[in-house]
Amino acid sequence: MSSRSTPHAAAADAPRAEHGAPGLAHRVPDLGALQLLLAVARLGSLGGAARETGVSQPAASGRIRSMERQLGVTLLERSPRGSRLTEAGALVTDWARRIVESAEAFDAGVSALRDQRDSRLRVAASMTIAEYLLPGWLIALRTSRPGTAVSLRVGNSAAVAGLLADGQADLGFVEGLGTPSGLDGVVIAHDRLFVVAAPGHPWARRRGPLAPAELAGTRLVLRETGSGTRQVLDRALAGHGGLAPPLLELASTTAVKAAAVSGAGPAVVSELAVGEELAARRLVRVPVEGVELSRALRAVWPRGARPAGPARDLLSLTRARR
Amino acid sequence: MSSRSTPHAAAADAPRAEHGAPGLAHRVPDLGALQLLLAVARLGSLGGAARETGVSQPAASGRIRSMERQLGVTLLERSPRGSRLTEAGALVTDWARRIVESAEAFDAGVSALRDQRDSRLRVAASMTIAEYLLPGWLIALRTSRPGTAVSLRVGNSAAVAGLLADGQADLGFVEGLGTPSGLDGVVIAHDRLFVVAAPGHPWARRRGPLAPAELAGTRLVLRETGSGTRQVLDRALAGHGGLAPPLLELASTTAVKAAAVSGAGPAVVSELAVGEELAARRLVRVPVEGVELSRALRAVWPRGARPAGPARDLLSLTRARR
DNA sequence: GACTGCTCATAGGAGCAGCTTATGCCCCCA
DNA sequence: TGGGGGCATAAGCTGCTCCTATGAGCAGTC
Repeated sequence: MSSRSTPHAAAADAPRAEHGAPGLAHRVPDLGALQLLLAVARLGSLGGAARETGVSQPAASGRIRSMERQLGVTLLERSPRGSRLTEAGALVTDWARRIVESAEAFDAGVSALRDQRDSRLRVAASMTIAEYLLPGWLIALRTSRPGTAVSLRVGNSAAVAGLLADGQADLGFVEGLGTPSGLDGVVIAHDRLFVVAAPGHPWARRRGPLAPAELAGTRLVLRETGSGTRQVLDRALAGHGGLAPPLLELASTTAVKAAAVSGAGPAVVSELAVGEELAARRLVRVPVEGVELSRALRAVWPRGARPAGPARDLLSLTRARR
Repeated sequence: MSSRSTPHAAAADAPRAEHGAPGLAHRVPDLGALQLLLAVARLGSLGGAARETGVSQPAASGRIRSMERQLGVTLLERSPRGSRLTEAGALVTDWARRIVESAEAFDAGVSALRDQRDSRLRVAASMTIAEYLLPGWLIALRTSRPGTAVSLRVGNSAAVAGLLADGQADLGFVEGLGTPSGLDGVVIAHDRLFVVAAPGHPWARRRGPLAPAELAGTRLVLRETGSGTRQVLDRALAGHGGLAPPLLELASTTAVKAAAVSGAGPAVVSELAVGEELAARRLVRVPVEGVELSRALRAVWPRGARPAGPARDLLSLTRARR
């Protein structure tokens, strides 16, 4: 059994989860330890990091030490004049930074989800925008305008429009073909749809781009009818023979990606959703020529009610031209 | 003070860390809870997730409940027929997945760093490749060839070549202008260098690409002389007036990015390092025309010793053509 | 040459959090 | 009307991490 002495009828052969390792939490230090490591790396001393983190120096020392034991890697060169990262420690610290950044995005997002009332800025956004873009914006907003409490509601374009109309939201973000009626808005970005395939798929080895008719004629892994992705695809390929019946029709972007990665077939997903997979080469982008697979991401507000105050602050963060 | 009743002279006003929130670890559930949430989302029941995770059903129930209290968000719709994610819960789960994936990359990397001996595949890699690409490859390898123990050493090109020559490594990865002498290798990718600027910088609003002479004549935020980035840049701009003295010369890619984000000035960094920042619009890429800012990433091995077995497995993962 | 300041390490003691088992209630289906 | 799956509550135990207090090494200084 693991490190537990209490008798318990644990499943000795529990099936593997989607996310592999069963004892992941036992092999990855907790957030506090990782943050402490980042602080030590930045400040060059255990004691300094302890002060900044608000714990005692022995606590910091012990915590780093037990992290080294847990990982089986020496992270720090300690000396009477401070502590420096070892080469392996630098690498571990870089990997740790990723975890901490993900956690910050999580926290920023959840804070917005929680503060349903008495917040100075109430945002309504589509799922895609809320999932991939908003946490980053919120972190940026937190640094440029600390103390701005933001609340978040998610929904489709109609729901966002409704919240704005009812005065239950100050600023909305939608993806789609046009600005919902009754609202003003600006395009803040274009969400391109990428055709992606597993590295082993023939399309991953093509030299030239795909013709629209070829894409239309191939059975793909897609979201269900009615999803934003599906709408754009249907519309774009209508003049090229129409979209073939899907190979798989799945309920979430995550499931679509997973199917594509495991080789089920080519998929079409937002560029926002596959950055990581492309970088790690778990998926390969297949270029397509002669057809515009993208939709506008828009910030919207009630007609005439130009964003001011916190809403304007957030809006300006999102409008970095590309 | 926070939730601690023990008397202690904690720093009441500890300065803020690089990574914002002081109590981040208290606001973000631990990995086990996040994994449990992912399992519930996938399986549709608390008990099922408990079984898969290897804990008792009350433990799972209590853990999710306390996570809901901690976050201030209701994640699950519980019913006598199972549990489904609420809308907010789906969003939280997506954000949580990011954290878990980062943790898996961390774990995969650290495992390789730890298993210094008696591993079936000994890899030597440059810092950039080890940091950004290798964890993903290791995760892929773990799924396609479970049980392959990999060890990792990091170093510059010369060090990698030395380890391969000494028989202390089976496969190497280097970035640079050519294959080190005495080694065979293949190009597995091209690492493009991106010119990036904060969204507020004038370069972020340019409509046309930057001319090489303009880039060369501008003082940039860069790594120190001798770094790979710097070499490529020097070489590429040698014919365009030569690189201006740097605005800031920093010791790590992280520091360079941070300076650029905070508006110190434009920077030049590997595309691998700024994916996240570009996606979140914390940085904007500035196109450059007429100059090739890229270097090859190569897999290398001792001349004549073609990779076989685990080395060949890993190599094939990395060679997905682009 | 001892003093002061910084660093990190060790020792002993206390509180919080999570786990376990045992049990109860609710709903659906045969 | 039982059986089974689902979720919740109660009571007890274990272990982790924190705290304070103190020791020891190295530098620069008076």
